[in-house]
Amino acid sequence: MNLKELSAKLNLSQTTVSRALNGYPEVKEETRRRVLDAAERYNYLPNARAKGLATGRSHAIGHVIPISSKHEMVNPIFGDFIAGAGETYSKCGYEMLISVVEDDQAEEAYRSLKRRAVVDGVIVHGPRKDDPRIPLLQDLDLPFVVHGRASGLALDYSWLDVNNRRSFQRATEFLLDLGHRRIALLNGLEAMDFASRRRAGYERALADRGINPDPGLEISGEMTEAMGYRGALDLLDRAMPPTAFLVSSMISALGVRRALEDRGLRMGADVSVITHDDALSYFTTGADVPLFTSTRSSVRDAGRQVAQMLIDGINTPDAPPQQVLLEAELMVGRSTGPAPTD
Amino acid sequence: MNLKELSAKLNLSQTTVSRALNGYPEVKEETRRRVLDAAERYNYLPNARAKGLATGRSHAIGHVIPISSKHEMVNPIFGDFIAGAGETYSKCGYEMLISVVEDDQAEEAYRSLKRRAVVDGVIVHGPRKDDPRIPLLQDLDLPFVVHGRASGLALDYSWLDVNNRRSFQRATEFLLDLGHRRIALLNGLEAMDFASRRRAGYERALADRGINPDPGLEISGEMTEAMGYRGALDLLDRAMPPTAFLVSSMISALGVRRALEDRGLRMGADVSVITHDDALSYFTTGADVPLFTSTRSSVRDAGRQVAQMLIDGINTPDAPPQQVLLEAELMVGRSTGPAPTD
DNA sequence: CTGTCATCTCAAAGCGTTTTCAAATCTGCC
DNA sequence: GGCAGATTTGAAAACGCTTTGAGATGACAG
Repeated sequence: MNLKELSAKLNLSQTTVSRALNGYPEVKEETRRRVLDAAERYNYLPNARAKGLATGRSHAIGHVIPISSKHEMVNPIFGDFIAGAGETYSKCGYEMLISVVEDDQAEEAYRSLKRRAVVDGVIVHGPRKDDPRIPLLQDLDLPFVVHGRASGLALDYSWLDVNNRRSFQRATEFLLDLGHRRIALLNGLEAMDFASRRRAGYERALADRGINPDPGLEISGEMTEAMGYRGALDLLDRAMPPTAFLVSSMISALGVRRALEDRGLRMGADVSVITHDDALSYFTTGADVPLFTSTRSSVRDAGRQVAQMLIDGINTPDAPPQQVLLEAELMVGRSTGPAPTD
Repeated sequence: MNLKELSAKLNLSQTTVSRALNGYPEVKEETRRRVLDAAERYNYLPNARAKGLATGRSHAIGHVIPISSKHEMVNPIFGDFIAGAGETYSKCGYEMLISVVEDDQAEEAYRSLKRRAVVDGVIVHGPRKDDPRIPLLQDLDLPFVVHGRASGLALDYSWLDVNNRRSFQRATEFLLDLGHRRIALLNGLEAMDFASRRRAGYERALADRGINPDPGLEISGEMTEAMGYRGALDLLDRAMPPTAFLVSSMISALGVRRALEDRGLRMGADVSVITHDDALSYFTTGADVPLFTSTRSSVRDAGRQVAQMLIDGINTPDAPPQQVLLEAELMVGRSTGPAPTD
């Protein structure tokens, strides 16, 4: 059933039917009812391709993600973010389009999405320092919102980020207050913007207490379980092992916990651990005291908000870019305690 | 730059240019070269909407997922599956479209995708017993492939599944051979088809050894970390606790491990654990002996294959449905050992 | 030189919408 | 009854592509 057939059944022109369906004011209320009823009865929905061609809008948002997990995209966080964004999309009548591309093809993918007019806008994941995608997208004139930020760019664009610097600074201060002095940092890849911000917060907190950050205590890499495990083992086996770990992801923190276990150390007593917790839906441990002390910020909620920002931006093209900075909350769990006195 | 402008620049008709670009034979080789060069130079790519309207194909595949994680969709597995499917899509020039919908709106979502002609086919996730989506999709005449199977349906459709029954049967036998007699099963929601198949395999192995399955040792629920933790604690605190756990997901297995730790039990010595491992990319622990003994099957690879099956099916509409049954491999890790003699 | 065939090219008709511009119909008022 | 103005409707032109059916052109044989 298409518009032509529907209008034939109604003895109306396609124009009138289209208007009635799209809520234009110049159609008699009775006619509109008749049209709406018929559409319902005959199960009519407008062909999205034709509509898109006519309106110049695709009502779709693109997410370009590199195929490898090198840049931490295809990871547990991604699923939750997508779920949040997807909620907003379906609420607003948008489709979500995901493009999985070779690592070096991301920019080409944006170009292609724009030129083929496949999407009305895109969301940028995992920004790096001076991320080239941002000037590219501005250049392409393709609306976008960044999940995170790219320091080093003097451009005005829309983003939503967690205050990573502040949250890791607070977490570090919390550990310092507990008496810890040798605090290790297991961070994401240094190229990732959030990682460098977290490190800045960590080092700032140490500096404020007159402690010189020890580069030997800072590890950065892809945030897998294995990275947490290996990194922690490595540090624990040194002459002066850290008494606390600040870990950038829950997954890696699980690796750290495994390492502690291997070495017969009790988490929260012998060694303290704070992790960043993205509040992943399948990892929440219910109502009791959480396993890990963590800096907490829902990535699903971030997805919802970022999507909404983008849709708003698409609907009001002349509005200035929006920036949102979320504060992570420090949740005290069972993985932290006073530094052991030795 | 659109086709009209491009053909104007070339002094050719749109017809010829279109044919040249799409590799039709009836255009002179020299002309084709000229067209291809110009397309390259002017950065021309055909408008996807217009192309779709003209050809009746959207070159997009839909994935409908319920908003909640109740049906275990928005979970770590999903990300990896999507990554695999996405690889195939971009290789074959398809877009991946993800629709996040309210739990009870999935069927309406399929209807809408079909009627609006948004996608050329869909992939069905997390089939349940007698899953109503399958007859619906057949009815809608929308090509689809199921990741998993739905027992109870006497329909012929395309699916790809892991041999869940066999893999859990083997895992159970492995535990039995190690001398375990009280083996707990921490399974996914009973409504999920894979969960009932796994249970069947487990009970079959027990029955083959003359052991009556104890319903008290079987727990099913959403496969979160908390579920593993709570379930294990509950079982461990009984009068006759199990000496081994068979767990349906890595995430829940991590919960089980936490419970063992809480009770001062050593995994692999006091209590054995086997889990199903979807070989998630960010969970691989490298080259050494894996932490968990597991039944292993790459969900990413499944994504790749399912996507390919669907695309093949779309391209040859008259071909019969395809079925693929993958065998999971039993990887012996450090979480299993002989049953303690008491 | 003509006719035949193969090769190459094109104008125009779709595909299913929206939207512009014009026309028809109604309303109230003199 | 006629007319201005408001209200409703409709025919047709876009949107950017593919594809049909037919027309040029050139080569070659008779």
